[in-house]
Amino acid sequence: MATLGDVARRAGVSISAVSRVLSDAPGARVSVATRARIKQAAADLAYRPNFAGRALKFARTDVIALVVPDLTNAFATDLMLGVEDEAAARDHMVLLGRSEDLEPDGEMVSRLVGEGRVDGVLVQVADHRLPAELAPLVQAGHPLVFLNSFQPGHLGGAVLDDEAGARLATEHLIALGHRRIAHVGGLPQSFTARRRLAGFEAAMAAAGLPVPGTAVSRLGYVPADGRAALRRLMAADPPPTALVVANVNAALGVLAEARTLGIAVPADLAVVSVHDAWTAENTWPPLTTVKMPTYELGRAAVRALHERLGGGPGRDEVVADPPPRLVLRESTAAPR
Amino acid sequence: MATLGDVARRAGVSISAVSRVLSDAPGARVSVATRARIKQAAADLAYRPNFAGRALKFARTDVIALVVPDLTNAFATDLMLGVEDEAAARDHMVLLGRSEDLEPDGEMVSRLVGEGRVDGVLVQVADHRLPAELAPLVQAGHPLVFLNSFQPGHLGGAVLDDEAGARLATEHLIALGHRRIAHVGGLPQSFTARRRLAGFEAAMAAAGLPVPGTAVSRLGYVPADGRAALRRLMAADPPPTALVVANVNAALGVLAEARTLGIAVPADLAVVSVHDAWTAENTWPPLTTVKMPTYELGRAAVRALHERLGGGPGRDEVVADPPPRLVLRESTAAPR
DNA sequence: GTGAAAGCGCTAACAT
DNA sequence: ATGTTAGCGCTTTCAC
Repeated sequence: MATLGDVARRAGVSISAVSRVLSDAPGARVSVATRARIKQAAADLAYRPNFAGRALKFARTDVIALVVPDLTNAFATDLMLGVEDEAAARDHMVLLGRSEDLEPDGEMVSRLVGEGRVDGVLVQVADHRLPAELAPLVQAGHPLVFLNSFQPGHLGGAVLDDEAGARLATEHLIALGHRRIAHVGGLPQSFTARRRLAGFEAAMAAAGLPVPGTAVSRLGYVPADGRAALRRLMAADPPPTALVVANVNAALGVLAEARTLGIAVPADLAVVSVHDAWTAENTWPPLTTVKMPTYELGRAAVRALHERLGGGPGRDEVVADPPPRLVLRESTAAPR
Repeated sequence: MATLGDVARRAGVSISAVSRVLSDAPGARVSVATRARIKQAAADLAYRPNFAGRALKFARTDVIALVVPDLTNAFATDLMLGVEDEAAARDHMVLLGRSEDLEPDGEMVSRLVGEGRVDGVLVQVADHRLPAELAPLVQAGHPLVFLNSFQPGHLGGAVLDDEAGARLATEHLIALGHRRIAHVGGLPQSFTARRRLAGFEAAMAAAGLPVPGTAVSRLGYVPADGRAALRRLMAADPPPTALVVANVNAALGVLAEARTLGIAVPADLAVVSVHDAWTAENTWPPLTTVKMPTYELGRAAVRALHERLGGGPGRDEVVADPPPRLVLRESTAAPR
């Protein structure tokens, strides 16, 4: 790998001249001839500025990290796109990390920011994590923006309007004529799960519909959780005629388990989920969902992080534009 | 962020003493007392070695990059785990990158290795890429290992035994009694698609079964491709009674489209796919698949890269251990 | 047993 | 218009 010195030697000039030219230093007075010689030499040698050299000099990397529990979650696709687009617009690179095991001590984040590998981090905390577990991470005071949750004592978070999303899903079922509607929710400690449940309850209350204790499950966001939830909820007497599922992956499990139990969707049971994904198009029946502005969440999070990096105070933001939108497919219909 | 100098000042010793102690320099003669003082000071200041400083000194980062076209592809889950485990065992960190748009000029790879951000790169090339498009990347001579393809003129690749996988899937259908079996393949330029097709054809030939031109589609690996393929293949007269699908995502499309067309799986049509994923458990009917050793592919690729980084010649490897394994679910059965 | 100093690649303030 | 130099944080050789 060629260095500035190599280029300088080849062009017959000093190192600083090369630096000035190649980094477009403002107000650098360099003759057209030398400038050309330098550019040529750099091209010949396929010169690229050394990352470590720059990082050391500037104490800045222009790299941010995005750490998510499960990168293969369809939720992450749009998020990553949003993060990358906004980062690119600010000439930053994005480094991706998994945090299935984001240790409570925040080792991963410390390694990233503490060792100066990146300037700041976007973290999506796994749903099963308790807020108390994250206290060390929060207290370390790193430039950090939480995705999908606000953390007590920490300013720097970007979340979706989960409540509006769940409300929209619920209202759709109510408009179809359903009255016995149940909720397949996430874990009680999950920030998003609590908000989605609140949205569900708000819509039910607004319509004057009861929500008995047997109409809410709070097991989690993976297909197996959806399966278990369905079995539990359908045991109620009378069983619900419709389901608001808090997460699209759990909804996949709900649909599969409904087939196993011989429950016809949407005839016997209407199903709508919060969050859209490509998988929802390929279920049977195709799944009606509420699409959340996940891409914009990514962009907003990067903006928030940059404010922090620029010395700002940090802030918590609910991403509400565009608002949640119903994607009508075939898993919902009026009750029999 | 504390530096060696900060620690040294606090411990009342020189920078070099601190470096020796904190990096466990072999044969460093440091008194127990100073050693303790230094460790204490470092802990007090939450000292962490600066990444850029080390990288500059060593001209090495101990980071490798894994670049895949679509991180949210379920295929990537096991792969990432394998890569991370093997990298961790060698004290390397893994940096993830998307390459949906891995530019033919290899800009992304140049940025990673050329600027010294990472020591080497694992690249999975998107299926639609033509080998010729990758020539510049290959010629740049970077420490590179290709995943899932061998590139002409490049030594450093790790691939699955696609042929064995497709053969196993096909043999399963033949054993069930099917004779008219069709293949839903990937794009003609795709390395894996060609090998899987070969495995399908080999198994058919071994059983003395014909493969008419109407029994092979080569559209791609996403659900929409599977849908299109199904419509095309079922137009044959007589239509096939079973399908070997080269990819699990395409198989999801096949199943969904079969529902739309009123084709009963497995009664009218048996379906088996190459590659397993959690999604396959939640389709209806649950999808029979051939599980490939994707985790081991990740490990092997890291090993190959490390040999290259250690000055070795690089090599191409087919990961065959464990061998492809049939995961029997409910989408396959004997023909009517 | 401990410290001083050079140098990795880069930029910027300061010469000339 | 161009060159010299200090210094970012780190390791390591050399000196004491």
